[in-house]
Amino acid sequence: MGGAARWELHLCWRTMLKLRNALQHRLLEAVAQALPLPAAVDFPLEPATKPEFGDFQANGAMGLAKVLGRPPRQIAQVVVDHLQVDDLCHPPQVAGPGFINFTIRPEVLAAEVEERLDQPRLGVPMAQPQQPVVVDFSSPNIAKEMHVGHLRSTIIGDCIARLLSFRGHRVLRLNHLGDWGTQFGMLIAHLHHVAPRSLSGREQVDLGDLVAFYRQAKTRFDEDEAFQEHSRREVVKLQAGEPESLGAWRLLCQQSRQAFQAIYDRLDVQLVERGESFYNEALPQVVEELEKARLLVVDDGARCVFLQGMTGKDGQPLPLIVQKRDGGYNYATTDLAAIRQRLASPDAGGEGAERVIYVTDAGQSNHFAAVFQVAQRAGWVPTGCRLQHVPFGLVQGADGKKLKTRSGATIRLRDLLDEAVDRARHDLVERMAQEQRQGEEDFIAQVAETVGIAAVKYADLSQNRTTNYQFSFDRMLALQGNTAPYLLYAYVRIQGIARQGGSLVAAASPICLQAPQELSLARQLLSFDEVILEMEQDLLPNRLCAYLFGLSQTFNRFYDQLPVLKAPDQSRPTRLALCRLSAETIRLGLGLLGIKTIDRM
RNA sequence: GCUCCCUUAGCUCAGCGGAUAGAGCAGUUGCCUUCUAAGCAACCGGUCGUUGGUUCGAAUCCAACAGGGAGCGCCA
Repeated sequence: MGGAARWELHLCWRTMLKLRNALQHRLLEAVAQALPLPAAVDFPLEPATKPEFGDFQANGAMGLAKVLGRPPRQIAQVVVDHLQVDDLCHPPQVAGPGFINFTIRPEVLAAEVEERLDQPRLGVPMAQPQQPVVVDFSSPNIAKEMHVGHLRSTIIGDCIARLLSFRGHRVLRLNHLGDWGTQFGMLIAHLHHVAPRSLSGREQVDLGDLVAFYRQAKTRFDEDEAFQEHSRREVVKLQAGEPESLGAWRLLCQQSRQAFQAIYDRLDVQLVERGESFYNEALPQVVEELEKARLLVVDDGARCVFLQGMTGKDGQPLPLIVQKRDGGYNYATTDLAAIRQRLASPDAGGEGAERVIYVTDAGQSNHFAAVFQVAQRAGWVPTGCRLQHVPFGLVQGADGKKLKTRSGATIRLRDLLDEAVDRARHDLVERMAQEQRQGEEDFIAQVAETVGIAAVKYADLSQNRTTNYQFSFDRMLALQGNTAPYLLYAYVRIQGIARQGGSLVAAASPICLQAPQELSLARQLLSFDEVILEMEQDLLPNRLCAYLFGLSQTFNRFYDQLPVLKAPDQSRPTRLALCRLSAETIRLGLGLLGIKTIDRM
């Protein structure tokens, strides 16, 4: 068997739906029998591109036409003649230029649905092998406000971490906080002026709006030369580890930490704090090791590694600077130290990760390519380990330009979330008044919070992460159409049926799929496992969003057009089962996106 | 100047080498006496930036060009 074909087959075994697997094997057997081919040839089976083509399609005949010197439809027909799939599907059809279409028998679909009803993983296998993975995401800067730009890293990173955990990997979620650097000199100097007693630790202070504090310090720094000098002295003192400076630094970090944590709690995002300062002591060693590996070059006073295959303006190789002319280290050094620590074995004080994922904006791809290359050349990346930058597009304003912190027009994450919840609340209250429903304040608050946060998360995750993102308040907070509330609503409808009918668990009665709405819902439900594995392959959460939206659409149609509780006796158990599996699938899928479900809304 | 990304319906975007390119929003029109209408059904809407190439088959892969964005030695 050829290498490509074997790889394809291996992939199928690992990742494809059980039925697809079975069919793929029968198909390959039939091909081997039907066609005079020297070696086994790839003849892949893929999900049908449209419902009218059935469940699966095989397109291999067209590619073989030239090799065999026969018309593709004839080839397809010979393969079909050798196929034995009666137990799984209707007789395969040759269509168009030479497609073979497969339609699974309703009884087979029904049996699959029944089986999945009792599986907490809904058919998704555990990964093999399971790996220790670090996901590095969120990473805001101390003394700065989290804004919409941080949302993408936080939400996408959290989603990827949830997915990999669900697949069985051991995931360490690290928050690479910007908690070190020259800006602290300025902040500490400013603290001296504003709250001198806090420095000695004799007084607890609340700095209130840290962002305003940062801005004041910055303004003063830009205007006042004496203050600049003071700031520089503070940097030196901090780096020398003077207790007073360290105390001030801790105070600033603590204040920021509280503000960040409030957001993470609200977003239900778990992170282990591991700021840049964590790597301070390892920095000299990074440079030393690079020296030993003979990678280090001193250029214009700076110590750097010249990169292979990356050139600058003058066509000369670009350097990655790891120690500045003044002896200070920079973020590249920190990133290298982090890579070493994460990939090192636990015995050596490392994390023992085999895969490290960085969720940052696409603008940093050059930087990561450089850092990864240097780590590789320094021999810090053991065989089988993988460093991966998972980039996302920029958040742009309506003008198509990057939303920048300093432009002043940035939207604070806190405000965005507040606004989202306010809108959800307003919408809910209005709706309840219209429908003359009574609701407790607790209910309203809880629904508004869940719906608002869900809308924000879904708006971000449903977009392909690699493309730039035109930020729009109204679009992000919309409650109609392809939005989180739409998916939540489908779920709520099912819970309504459960409440009304007592339970979704029907008396033991065979599932029998008849109505087209039942069949298409069953088909959609059964493809969940494939979608999850697809999403893992590319780390694209929008694939899962698209699936869940499609599933919800199919469910809403089913709900709209067929009665469940008032269905005829022979249909009710089937419809209840479909409702149950729909609810489970939506709940699990939304859970992987980091979105909570509610029972009423 | 160099490198990377993007260009698909009026708007915002999906689209994994396969058949007649899909959603949502906006617009037009129907549907609540029935499990929640945050819904359903229907209509309208396309030179997939341009030109070549590879392929049985290209929105998808390759090249060039045009337009937009980002990055490019001591910030992160």
